[in-house]
Amino acid sequence: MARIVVGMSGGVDSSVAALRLKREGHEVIGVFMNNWEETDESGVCSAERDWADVQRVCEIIDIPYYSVNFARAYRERVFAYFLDEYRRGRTPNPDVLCNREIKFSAFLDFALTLGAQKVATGHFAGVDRRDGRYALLRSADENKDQTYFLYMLGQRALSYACFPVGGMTKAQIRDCAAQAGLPTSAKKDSTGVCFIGERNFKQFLQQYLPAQPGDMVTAAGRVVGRHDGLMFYTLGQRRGLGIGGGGDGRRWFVVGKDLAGNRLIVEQGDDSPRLYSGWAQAGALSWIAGRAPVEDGRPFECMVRLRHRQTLQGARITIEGDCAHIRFDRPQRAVTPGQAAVFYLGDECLGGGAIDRAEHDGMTGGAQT
RNA sequence: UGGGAUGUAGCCAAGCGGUUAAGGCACGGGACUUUGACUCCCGCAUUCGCAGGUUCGAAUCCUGCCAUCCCAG
Repeated sequence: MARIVVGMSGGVDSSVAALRLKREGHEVIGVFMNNWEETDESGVCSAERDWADVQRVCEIIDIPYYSVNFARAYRERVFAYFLDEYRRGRTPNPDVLCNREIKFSAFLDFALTLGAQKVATGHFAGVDRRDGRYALLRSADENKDQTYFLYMLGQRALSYACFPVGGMTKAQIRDCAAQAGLPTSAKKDSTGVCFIGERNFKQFLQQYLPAQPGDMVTAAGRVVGRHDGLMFYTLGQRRGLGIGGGGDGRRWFVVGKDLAGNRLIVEQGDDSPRLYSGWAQAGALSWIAGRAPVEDGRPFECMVRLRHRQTLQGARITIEGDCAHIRFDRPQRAVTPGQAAVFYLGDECLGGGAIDRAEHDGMTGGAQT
């Protein structure tokens, strides 16, 4: 029996999380976060729909509910960083920060003021106590695991965290919701940047950053087209380049950015060597345990993931201060500065860092730290 | 304005008298997905530079015109 505040998004996962806790006999309080006050291109404010769903679900489960607004914190602690990274030509992952700064910081603190002993979310992940510390574990539904987005959490956050649906499969969650008659049982999974939602990314970014068109060139320097602004592209990207025909007729991919020259580097063929990296360096390391798993300079083998849902990749890591040097067992495609490299050992997520550079990353002119 | 070559969708590019005008890239839509991407699926020329002609039938043959490229001047 504990007082538990559940972060409810209006989706099935968090609905079922709340339902399960209630059934276990806890004193459950549902809280909806509205952290982005803006309508999308079609003029729809999906947050209103989601809040309505949260209310309906809570009525059915019979728990009290509240709505809180962390829009300012989100802007200052997540979105500012997001724009900053794009200005540097990098490709940030705002959701990782959102979890640390909003859901497991601002929101957690708010829950504590409500007298909560625990804070729950609908994340696909697990928490366990191991060797006197809290461990972040991969979810039972291997295909939905969201630990990639949670690697920045620390011991304090995990000591309060609880993921009621982390041991379930997506199908089980929907079944559970349907049987309980929850209106969110068949609701489509949400995608896009957390709290901001799915939208035309280019148009969205354009509202905040000035675009500066320039040349699109091959690694050899041949001009093959024009780009609308370097921030609109990311390494490994194919669509939106607008260049077709010519050359050997294969697809074109972004393989680098020349920040100083405002040129986008592109190459043809998905097997271009410039698209693959044998190693990468990650900085701003964050460990779930609060400290690195091994001492500096001593290499260790573990698994790594460079993007959400990627199959775990074998790697050898060497840590030196706040920098991890990662050597992949197999070359990795489109290793992108700004994105997260997250480390795993067995079923445990150890932590991770932000990729600063990688072999063949093609980033020049100020993108590197 | 002498000679040669070429003109097929936004870009490459098959097709060389018989019919639904290959394929790839780009683009559009969808699936997948709590980042950005990748990937996958579907769609995408009633029409072959233009105008005539030959033929039962032409993008495919003939004539003229237009355009572009190359070599000569």
